[in-house]
Amino acid sequence: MSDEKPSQINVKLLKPYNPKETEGRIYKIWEESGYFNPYNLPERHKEPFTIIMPPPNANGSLHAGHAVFVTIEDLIIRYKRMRGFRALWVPGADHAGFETQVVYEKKLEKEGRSRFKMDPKELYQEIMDFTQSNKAFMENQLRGLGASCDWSREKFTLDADIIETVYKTFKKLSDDGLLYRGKRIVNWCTKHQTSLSELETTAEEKTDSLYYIKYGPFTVATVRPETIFGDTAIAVNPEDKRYKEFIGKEVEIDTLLGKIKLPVIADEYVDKEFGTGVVKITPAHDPNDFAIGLKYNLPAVEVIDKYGKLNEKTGKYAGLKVDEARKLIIEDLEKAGLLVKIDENYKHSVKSCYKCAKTIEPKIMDQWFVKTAPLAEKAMEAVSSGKIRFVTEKFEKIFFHWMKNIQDWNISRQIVWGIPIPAKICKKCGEGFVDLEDEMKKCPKCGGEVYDDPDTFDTWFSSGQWPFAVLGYPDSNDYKIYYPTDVMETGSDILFFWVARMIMLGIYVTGEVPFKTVYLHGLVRDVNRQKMSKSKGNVISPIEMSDKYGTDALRMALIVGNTPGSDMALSEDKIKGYKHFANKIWNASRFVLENTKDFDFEKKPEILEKDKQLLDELAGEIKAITNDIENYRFYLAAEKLYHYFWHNFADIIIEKSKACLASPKKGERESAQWTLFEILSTLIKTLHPFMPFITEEIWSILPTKDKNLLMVGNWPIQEENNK
RNA sequence: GGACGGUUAGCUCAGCGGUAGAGCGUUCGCUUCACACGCGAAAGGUCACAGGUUCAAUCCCUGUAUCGUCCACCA
Repeated sequence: MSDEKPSQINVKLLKPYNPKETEGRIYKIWEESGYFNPYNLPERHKEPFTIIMPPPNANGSLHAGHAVFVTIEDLIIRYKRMRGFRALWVPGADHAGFETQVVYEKKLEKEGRSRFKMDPKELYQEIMDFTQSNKAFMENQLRGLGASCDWSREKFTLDADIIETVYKTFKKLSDDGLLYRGKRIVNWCTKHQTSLSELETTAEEKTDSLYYIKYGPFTVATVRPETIFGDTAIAVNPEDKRYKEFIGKEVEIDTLLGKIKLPVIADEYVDKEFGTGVVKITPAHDPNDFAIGLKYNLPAVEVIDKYGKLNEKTGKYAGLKVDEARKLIIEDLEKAGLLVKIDENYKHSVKSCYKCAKTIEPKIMDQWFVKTAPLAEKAMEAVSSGKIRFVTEKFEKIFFHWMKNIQDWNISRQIVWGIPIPAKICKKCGEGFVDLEDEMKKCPKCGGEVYDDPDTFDTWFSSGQWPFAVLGYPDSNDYKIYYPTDVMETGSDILFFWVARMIMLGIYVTGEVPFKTVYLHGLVRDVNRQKMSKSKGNVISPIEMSDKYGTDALRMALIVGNTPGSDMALSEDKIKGYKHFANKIWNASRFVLENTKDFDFEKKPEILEKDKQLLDELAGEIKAITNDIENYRFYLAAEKLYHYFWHNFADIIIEKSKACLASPKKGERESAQWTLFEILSTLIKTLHPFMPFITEEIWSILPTKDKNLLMVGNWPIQEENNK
């Protein structure tokens, strides 16, 4: 042995495993092999298997959440590829309308600039440049995490063909009567100057003062005295004996701006027990009051402008911000003897913008809405019939709960960064019309002059069409072969934002479900279960971690202990632990290779009974692991592999083999050599979807007959296939 | 206000109708010829609480407590 020249194999193995040197080189080999593209896969890969990547926002660096989805999806894709599927994983990048605009606005603020002082076209171009450079950056980070996705099919949410698909859907909704434009009360953010969907607002518990104000013959309780100038009615409960005599009459009221007359209406909506049982109705500034206003045909008088300031209808209060006005009005009411009492500990929930936490100002605006109820019905049907399955059933319940209570979807946003809404608005009658060809000159209704709708689509309206849009619906081969896709894997936090919308729009447009299985992962938290955030300084950067410990170690840390749908805790120590595992794999491989140098792999020796037993055990283990993967229990599969490799193979099997390898009996030695090699190569294969880099590297050194890349190697067993 | 989920070793979490498991951490001992990114050993849990079903419950049922998440128009 000693006088033998060390082969090339051994030179490589003499050095400790170096992920930094290895990973870039291996990824390049994969990419150049062309196997990321299913059309280049060897003959045996027939049945298609598809995952559409949730396109990361092209507005920053990848965070731990991205690393989770890359790891899980890459694991599934690599596993299916090894099983002989024509595996396709389509990458993408999201322009992420509002999200990106918020990020960019912060950047502008730092530079002392403001989007409101910029030409929209210039702003758009700047954000486009910003997004494009981030996109390239982000793509490289995905490569670093080992993503075996087909870059040749990469899509951006602002690609021309995507926009075309989105426009066609918009038109179809309009043709089918599922789209309407109307004055509705919307969630308005006074900072970002845009309306937001229900999902983009968060309800926060606040303690405010509840003011009891003398209001004609009544006393009303309100937290928003500043909206008093927009009141157009007073409401009581029809059963309330106290106020029966007033119902249907007009009452005269002394206000800070003089006497006014308001009708008194009766509606079930009013709770007799709350406050005084009398409600002032402000249709223009409260969603409930707006509904009442529609029901009783009340005028809506706007008194607050889009900046959250009182307008000219409020006399001396005009120009004041809501908070300032409220203070002053209360003072004045007190002076005028109209303030009855103040309940200072009134707890209620207030909607705020999910990005800036500013209180939402409900506001009446003309917006495009999608009627969601008919779409939701079909979506629920698909789930209850089992065409779509959620991994962990609990999400099914959550999904149904939301779907049953779904509200119409406001898809207009007043921001420049997004897909422009292809519609014309009439200057005269205010009506809106879908106009894909951009040829409408006159209002079809009143003949008035029309102008382009200045708004853009809610990002989720376009990304809700992502699965069929990226595959080139309706005519492309890809669409025909790879749609419906197999698995949608994404964060549970966007179940409603994205998954539910994809199901609704996917079924609506294509008539088929967009994916068969939904796998939702939880949030990555720090070791103290705190949300990671830049301000807390507890962010674990996947890029940094992969640099320090290797991508394989990071991936294992992200899989073990990560049960579907629950948040997971990630710590640097955990990642470090799996770097040790990578090292163990490397050293065990070294041991096996060094001890089989003289072995002739062409001749299978007779296997001794004790070794047969080991191989049987291995087969059982692989079967269990395969079963776990098929059932989306990746956390268990990874743990079993870790445990078996380290504590069975390395600690026991290798240790015991040492005596056999030193045995003078040729038969005993050869049986041990063959067995060790068989176990190692099987484990390397099985580990590949979890730890692709180190396994591919070791595979390239192993003297196996199969000289192809491990990424297209055969999975060790063929049964247990549930697809 | 409603819905959903959790409560198992110091920490993160598995598990399952038949007298408790893993990883990390801790303690002790090892320069053992693949590996100190290692090896060997050990300590540590009335499986939240109270009832019920059962020959048998951590596991099933009911209730309580507690934590968390999501949804929700009582001014």
